[in-house]
Amino acid sequence: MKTVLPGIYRRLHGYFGPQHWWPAETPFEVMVGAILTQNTSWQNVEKAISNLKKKKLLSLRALHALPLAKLAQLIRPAGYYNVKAARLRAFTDFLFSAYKGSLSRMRCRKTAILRRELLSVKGIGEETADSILLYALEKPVFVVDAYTKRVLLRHGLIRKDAGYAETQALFMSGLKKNTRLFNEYHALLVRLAKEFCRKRLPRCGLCPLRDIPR
DNA sequence: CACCAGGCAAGTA
DNA sequence: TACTTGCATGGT
Repeated sequence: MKTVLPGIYRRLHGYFGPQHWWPAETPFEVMVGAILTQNTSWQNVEKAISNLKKKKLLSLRALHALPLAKLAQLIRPAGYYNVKAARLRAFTDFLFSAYKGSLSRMRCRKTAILRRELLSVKGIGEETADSILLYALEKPVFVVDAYTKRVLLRHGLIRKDAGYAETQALFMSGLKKNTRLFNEYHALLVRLAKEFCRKRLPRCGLCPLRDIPR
């Protein structure tokens, strides 16, 4: 089954250029950001990340040692701060119990195993798990989010009730399993969707990708 | 003022 | 299995 996905990618990349995702200094920062950004604007996440950085707490060990109530207050701007503090704690617990706190050890495991392990952590669902796999661990896994579905739905490539796995399979089977490609493609879809909600793109040669519904 | 943002888990039927 | 609800801040 021939897909239009490679063509769409070329047009997006040609028009917008590289997006330089994920915006973070370390893989661990990516993981923290992935949890903090759940149903929350990235702008608010940046404030929370900034609070942690100011106090030099954005490392696995420091974050794990931080009392839960303190953590919750620091990440307040990201919203759902009590829930997310518990989720971050569950995640660092997992990193220590499963990998002795070593991301290098973690990176050695097979992707399918890692994904199952991540999904077993309270507070990590499919999108968060895949964001961690792709953007922190550089595994070739396609991340599906609300933006991805919105764009695909608008262009008739999925149905309204398409599930996560179904949507992801479109990309995973229609493209080479390349980390760099999946990284850029997801970021470009987000860029396209955002561009539409804000400025309203002029005619730009992206005709099938012109008009994203709200 | 209402609505939204790079979800997820727990509860209900 | 398939809904529904709670979680919460800051920007538009």
